[in-house]
Amino acid sequence: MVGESNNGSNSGSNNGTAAERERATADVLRALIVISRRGVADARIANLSLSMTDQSILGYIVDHPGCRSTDIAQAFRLNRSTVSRQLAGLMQLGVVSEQADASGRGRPLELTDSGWAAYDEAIGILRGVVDENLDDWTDAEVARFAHDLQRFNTGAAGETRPRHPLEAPPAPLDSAP
Amino acid sequence: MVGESNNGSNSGSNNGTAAERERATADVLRALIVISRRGVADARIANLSLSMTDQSILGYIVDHPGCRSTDIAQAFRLNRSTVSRQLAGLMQLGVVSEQADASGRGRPLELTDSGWAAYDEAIGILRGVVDENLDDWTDAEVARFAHDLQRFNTGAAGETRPRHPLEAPPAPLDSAP
DNA sequence: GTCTATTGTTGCAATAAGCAACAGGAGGCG
DNA sequence: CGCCTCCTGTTGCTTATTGCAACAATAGAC
Repeated sequence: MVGESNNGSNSGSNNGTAAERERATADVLRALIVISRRGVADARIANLSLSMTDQSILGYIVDHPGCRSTDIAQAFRLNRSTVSRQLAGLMQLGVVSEQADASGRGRPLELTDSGWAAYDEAIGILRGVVDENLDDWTDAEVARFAHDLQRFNTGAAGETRPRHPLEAPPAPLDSAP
Repeated sequence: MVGESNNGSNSGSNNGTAAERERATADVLRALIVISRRGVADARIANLSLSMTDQSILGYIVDHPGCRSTDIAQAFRLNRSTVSRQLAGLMQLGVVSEQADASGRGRPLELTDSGWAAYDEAIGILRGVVDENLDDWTDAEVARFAHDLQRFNTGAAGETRPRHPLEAPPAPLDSAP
């Protein structure tokens, strides 16, 4: 059940054996698993008072200001109750607050100043890890890597699956950045 | 506190403004966070009876046959008690077993046949997700992406931090030293 | 103005994870 | 050879995370 998924568009022209692509895709998966697993571990040291889920919620609010609790739950495939509880904790902690101008259905969320501080702190630590791993990369290589990663993340996902964590705008409207 | 970390080695030559690299690195981090967060969500559907930690443990044993409980704990920054309990569950489940020839300090671990089956099943599901996102990539692009990811993962990590999750062989590999 | 669907919250249960204390054995040293 | 120390794994207790189900409150539809 692995993947004859090159049904899509192109499949290159240079060296592309099917087996080659197969192997490369498997390598991509393995690398992504490492990244994911390492992210969980790194999140533990990034901010001692904020769990990984907390940090993810903060990140989601940063990327989607005014989002509601349900949006977060859908994005991370979490139960609404889980998000509700975590949000309650975060609001009590003073890092998240509800926007005053609540017009639509739910309660729009936003980060407080200390929320931004906590977010920046966590990001800073993770930045250190990333910087370390990109140490001997050229600027062009880093740029290309960033481009590939973004392309991968915005790829086909969001169709089959409910929605991504961060980065995908809630409303498909205007014009993707 | 973000990062003037191009202290390292090279910094390319073509277009490399410091700000450019700064932005690209930030993009890399954002993308990696998305991947990590999405990995947690995907792990929930990859194998219903195995938690993300369980799957990680299986993956680690796959990559490090004969590893011991402590190795896993260090790799994932988990408490030994956590790993011990999870391993007990996995052994009772019949997916992990202890190798008979225990010579050294701890008890070497290995996967059983059903352990491999469970691992393959989880990998297969994740493969589907990856395939979907790589759908419109050329073979060459996939290969390049895989290469970059592996380079990133094997980068500088493993020096500052205790050890990685998967992929890093316990003995420092071939060429490096 | 009522009715339905969405949104958020709480009770209960299961799992995951950490800390501390402890048992058992490997290796080192006299 | 015998003792001592450190490593490895396990268990008791506690806390945190997550899900399911039931419930309250409200926005939007009719």
